[in-house]
Amino acid sequence: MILEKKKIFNDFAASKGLRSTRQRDIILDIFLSTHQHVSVEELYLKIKASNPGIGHATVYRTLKLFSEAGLAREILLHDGQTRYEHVVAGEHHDHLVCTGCNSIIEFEDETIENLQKDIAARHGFLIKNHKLEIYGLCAACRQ
Amino acid sequence: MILEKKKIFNDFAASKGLRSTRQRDIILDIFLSTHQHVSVEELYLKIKASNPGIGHATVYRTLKLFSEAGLAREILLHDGQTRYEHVVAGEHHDHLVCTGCNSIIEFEDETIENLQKDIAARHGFLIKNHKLEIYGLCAACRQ
DNA sequence: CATGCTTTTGACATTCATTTTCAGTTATTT
DNA sequence: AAATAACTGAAAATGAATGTCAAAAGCATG
Repeated sequence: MILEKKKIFNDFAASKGLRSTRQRDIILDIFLSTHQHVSVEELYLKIKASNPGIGHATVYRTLKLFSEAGLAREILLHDGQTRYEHVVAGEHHDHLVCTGCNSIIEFEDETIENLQKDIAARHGFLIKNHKLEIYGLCAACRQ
Repeated sequence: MILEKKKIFNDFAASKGLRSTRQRDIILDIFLSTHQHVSVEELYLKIKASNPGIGHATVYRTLKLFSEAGLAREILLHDGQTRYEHVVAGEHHDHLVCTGCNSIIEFEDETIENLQKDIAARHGFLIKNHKLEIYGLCAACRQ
């Protein structure tokens, strides 16, 4: 699974004439080891812990590449930071975002996915990706 | 409809002890005259055309108020600017965003809304609002 | 309608995430 | 190993959004 993702990135890099570098390997490793929804800053700090040399800009640049390669997906919640989540082939999940404690619950719903396809088809629209976020209070924050 | 919105804002202002100012009236008028999804910058420019005195910060502050008052809703697409859309009571629409020409098609789907409620209920989650955006290519950009 | 109190405003400075720049470094090709 | 081109890190630049603060405007009161 991790190896598979590395292969996806290597193939992408090859197809684009990108070079294989130490930094990209490290960033990919650490990104793959994270939980969902890492902000760039979080990832940068994690990387710096083991690899002090790696700069801010490189992390930004590399995450963009992961997202082009289809390994990661940018998500914008409401805290002013871009976050990246892991893309799992053939799976798409959406988010319940708690505005009380900032926790995120993921869910999947095939019926919603299909309805979206219907709607897109009705408008002659070709879906590339989509994003559904439900904001509110989680069970714990409701009291 | 426009009068109704002004009343909503006036009531909100009254309940919060806010004052009635020329600037807020102007910004509300112009906001109500816009199409969906105005960015703060777009609105600011439009306002400046007829009212050169009004400053950037005031537009930001006032849009925040509209959104607290329930007249407007913040949306984050992918161009790094916060946009505001009009809130129509009892109605919620979602967006098909064309990454080719940046056009936005709105749609409504009650079944999706209901499925979201089911999902939230299943997680003990209290929905405040939600957002569904489908990215891809519109009919015109597909060729 | 003058007074005093409070909110609001606009200009400017500031912050913070992200991008750009560019000189030096590194990977790849020959 | 030399040539070429991509990559990197540090620092500067950008751009959206927020904070600051003195001056201006609203609003209640005498």
